[in-house]
Amino acid sequence: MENIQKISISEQVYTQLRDRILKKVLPVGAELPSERELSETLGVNRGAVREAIKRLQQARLVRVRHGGATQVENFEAEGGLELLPSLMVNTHGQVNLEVARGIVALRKALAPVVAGQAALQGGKILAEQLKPLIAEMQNTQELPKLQQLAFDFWARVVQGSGNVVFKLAFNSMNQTYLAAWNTLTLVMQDEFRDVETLAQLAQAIETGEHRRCEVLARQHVELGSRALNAALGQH
Amino acid sequence: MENIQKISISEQVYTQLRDRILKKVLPVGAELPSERELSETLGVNRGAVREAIKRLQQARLVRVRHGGATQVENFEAEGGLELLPSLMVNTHGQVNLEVARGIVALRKALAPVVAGQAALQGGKILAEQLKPLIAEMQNTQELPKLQQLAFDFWARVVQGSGNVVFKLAFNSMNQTYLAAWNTLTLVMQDEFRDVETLAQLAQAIETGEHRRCEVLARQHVELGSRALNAALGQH
DNA sequence: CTTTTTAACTGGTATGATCAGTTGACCAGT
DNA sequence: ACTGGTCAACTGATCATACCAGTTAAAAAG
Repeated sequence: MENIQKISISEQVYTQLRDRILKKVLPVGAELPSERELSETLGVNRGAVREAIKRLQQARLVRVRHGGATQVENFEAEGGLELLPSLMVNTHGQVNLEVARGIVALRKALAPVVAGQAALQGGKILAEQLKPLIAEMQNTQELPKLQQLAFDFWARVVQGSGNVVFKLAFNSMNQTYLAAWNTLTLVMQDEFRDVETLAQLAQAIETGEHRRCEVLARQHVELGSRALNAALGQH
Repeated sequence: MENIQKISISEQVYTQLRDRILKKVLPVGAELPSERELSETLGVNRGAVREAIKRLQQARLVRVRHGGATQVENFEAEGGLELLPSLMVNTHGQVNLEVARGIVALRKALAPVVAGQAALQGGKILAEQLKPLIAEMQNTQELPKLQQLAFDFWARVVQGSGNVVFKLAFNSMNQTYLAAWNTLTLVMQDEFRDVETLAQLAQAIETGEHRRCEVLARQHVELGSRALNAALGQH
């Protein structure tokens, strides 16, 4: 059973234009061909082109002006975190090292704060949700399963922090993670196997020791950061 | 001179649907009316409705299935940071306290790391760009101008950190800031007037003392955090 | 009662026309 | 030589109307 799924026309147009912009084939300031021209060149309906361009516009990759030409924007100066997934891997499925390192740094910065907030906001209720996950981790040696459980663990912690901003930032990062999920299984195994620290973290969340949570989270995430940076070859 | 600008139909449709979802008038799992029905109800062309829905889809606010009904997604579990601006202020222009606090926390977590990275990556070249800004700050007492300069300062620091992820995260946060820019002028004045710390920060960036940068950044941003939290009434 | 068929939905794509801003060439008047 | 207006040829925005392609649930068949 192959999970075949048709990719809509406008989706294809969007992807193609987006990648051309991100790869700077279409440099900042460049003018896109007119909608009529694009639709003719690509052999698709103009509506499809418009829908694709609407999405580019929403992602701040282009600037559309009624009557004038559509221009490529400087996404590094305008774009938001939602661009990460498409920046993370190129069309050949290769990981962008710069972006990967960036994510690691972001993760490292946020994990302690999120854990600390979770201790203050989530408390025992959150800890109760974490315990079964910890128990399951302690009973498995399978790396992919550990990875999934660790993911679930953090998803709940972020949820428990009660901070919408953290949730959204977490989602943005996850979208990016997913693109390289399988690659990370091996690379970050040091972190995934460090169930002990997560167990202590869950404990600290239960007792509301937010300082300790910060320390533990930092310590735990540091494992993955080091492994990833080593794999990426730097620092 | 008023900057009049026409809001396009599809934009209006998008805004209206988006706000209804964010305000949970359309709860998670609810089905949107069909495109044909929406276009008739709103008295607009179906193409405009489709363009609006494409954007909702891109923002992960709805899930579209060919042949089936379009459903409202759980944006807190799926949406990215790009949703912040629309969450920050409601239709009446009132600031959402929960989101505001969240941003403050995110800012507090990231500023030190960004500053540290900037010291390592940006070095003297970055410091040279910061000096004129500092000089200008020291020569003005006008709060709005100080706010703008502080903004520019951080924009350059983030740029100088050389981390795309930080840049994008910064952009996402800024989009949100802009929505409440004028409100923040007074509230965060303690931070804006603290030119001294920024001057020291620029100095530390020049000499590459990344640890010191982290401390200074934390210290500086803390002023705004405290002020904002005081204004929002908590902790 | 279960399975199959079918009709009435849903979104996706296509044509082709018209409205509405932008741009630059051209031309008068200064 | 410059200013300002006119106009034609772009651009995107919106519209109406088909038809294609999946989904769904009710009707028909077994």
